[in-house]
Amino acid sequence: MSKSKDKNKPTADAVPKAVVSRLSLYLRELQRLQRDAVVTTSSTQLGQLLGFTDAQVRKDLAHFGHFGYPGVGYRCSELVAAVKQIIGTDHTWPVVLAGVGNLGRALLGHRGFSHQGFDIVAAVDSDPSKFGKTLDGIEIQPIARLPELVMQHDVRLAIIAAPASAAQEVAERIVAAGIYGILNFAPITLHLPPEVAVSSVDLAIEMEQLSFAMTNLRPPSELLPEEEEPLRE
Amino acid sequence: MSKSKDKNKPTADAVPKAVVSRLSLYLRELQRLQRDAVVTTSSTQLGQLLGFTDAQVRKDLAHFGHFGYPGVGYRCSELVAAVKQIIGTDHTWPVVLAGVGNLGRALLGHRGFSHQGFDIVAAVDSDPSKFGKTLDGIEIQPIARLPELVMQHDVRLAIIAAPASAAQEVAERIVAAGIYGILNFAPITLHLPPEVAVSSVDLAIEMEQLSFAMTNLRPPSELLPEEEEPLRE
DNA sequence: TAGATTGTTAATCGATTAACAATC
DNA sequence: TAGATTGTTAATCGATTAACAATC
Repeated sequence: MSKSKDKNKPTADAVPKAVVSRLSLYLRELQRLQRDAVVTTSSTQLGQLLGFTDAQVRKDLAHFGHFGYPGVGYRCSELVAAVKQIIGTDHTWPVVLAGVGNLGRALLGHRGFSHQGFDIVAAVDSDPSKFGKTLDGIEIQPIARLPELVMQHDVRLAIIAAPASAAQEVAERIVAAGIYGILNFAPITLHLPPEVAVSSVDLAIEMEQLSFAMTNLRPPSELLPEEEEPLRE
Repeated sequence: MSKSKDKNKPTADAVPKAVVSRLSLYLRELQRLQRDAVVTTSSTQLGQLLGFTDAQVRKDLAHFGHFGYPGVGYRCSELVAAVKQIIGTDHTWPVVLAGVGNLGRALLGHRGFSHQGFDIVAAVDSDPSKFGKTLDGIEIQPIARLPELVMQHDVRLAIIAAPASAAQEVAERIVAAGIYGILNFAPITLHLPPEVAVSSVDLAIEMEQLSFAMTNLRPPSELLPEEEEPLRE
């Protein structure tokens, strides 16, 4: 009796990962429209702004419910609220930062992050010389205190900004402390239980996408050095 | 006569974007294997390390040539060299950084980036109080000097670490200076000519993927607050 | 009402996987 | 040789797009 239709549960069983990342883009774009005092938008407009077809926008949203008005479109404020609720940023998530090096400090300083529903409430590092220091109002703690900190602040998400050499171990400690969502900035593949959600940002990989595009696509100005042979034929 | 087979040109016409990003993951993993003194690997091993099927690994590589030995596998060093050449990181790319705030400074300090084939050779900002200051050996220049700097260092890639409010204009100046590849850290959609390659990293969006996973997937421990109704039925 | 735009079903397209002959 | 693993073709699967009745 709870099987066949169950219209009310946005169970998200079968929501493809790509849909979720587009959802974030819709949200970002809708918030921009709101700032520009736009009241109503449409799948066509949203699609044009983001480079998607109108059909895709409607299909994506249809995964989660009926948010539009036929003949009218979508009210920005309503859709923002709906998408935030779907994504789960209708409330703020406390986050712990692991690794307070170059990047970690930048993330700590990055206020305007809490606007988007995330708030760094604690920071840990493995370098004892940093313990007790305060950065942007957050005291740097030994990594061993992770379980306590997680309990204390009801943390559910972590950001790893540790060096590659430490990242796997740090990730395991994070999971051991009861956290199931990790944003990983270290350039390695984390091996963790499947129930842990991991997002990854690798600067080198992003740049490599550009390098590939430069060397393989676009020969409008033929400035590129001449093609080498493949290694073996 | 150049149409049908043309085995030698890895033209990359039809290389899906997803293949290119997996290529970077293969490279990263192969380099790690090399560091661990592994000489030979296989599509099965590579796949297991990264969570792909063996068929996918082989198919991805087959887009670009024949790099393996039937019955043997792939020699790590050879495959590393081949993949670097495909990606275009068999040489170093000079990069200009636009925006020297929190994040920009972290990127400047991020040595070990040049190891991967990218070298920040210049930095610009729009804040005059920063002009002339030197950070990690790079002098911060007015954004107006972009065209000169690009010429001077033969720059082909740019990183935007400017605030959202400035990013579109900065991007346009970068393109006007003759750059066709941009890594954008600002949380906006850049509107640029289609021949410009853009990669984007939006911290909030990455975190939102985790937030979605936390609120919609995985109810192993039923700690999550009870489900709200969708906005309208 | 006429015009616009939704949500959804069916058609198309592309990407992943399975299977296997060829090769070492 | 027997065992392993590639590169590739064919089968499967999933995601995107087109089309349209329903709705405002």
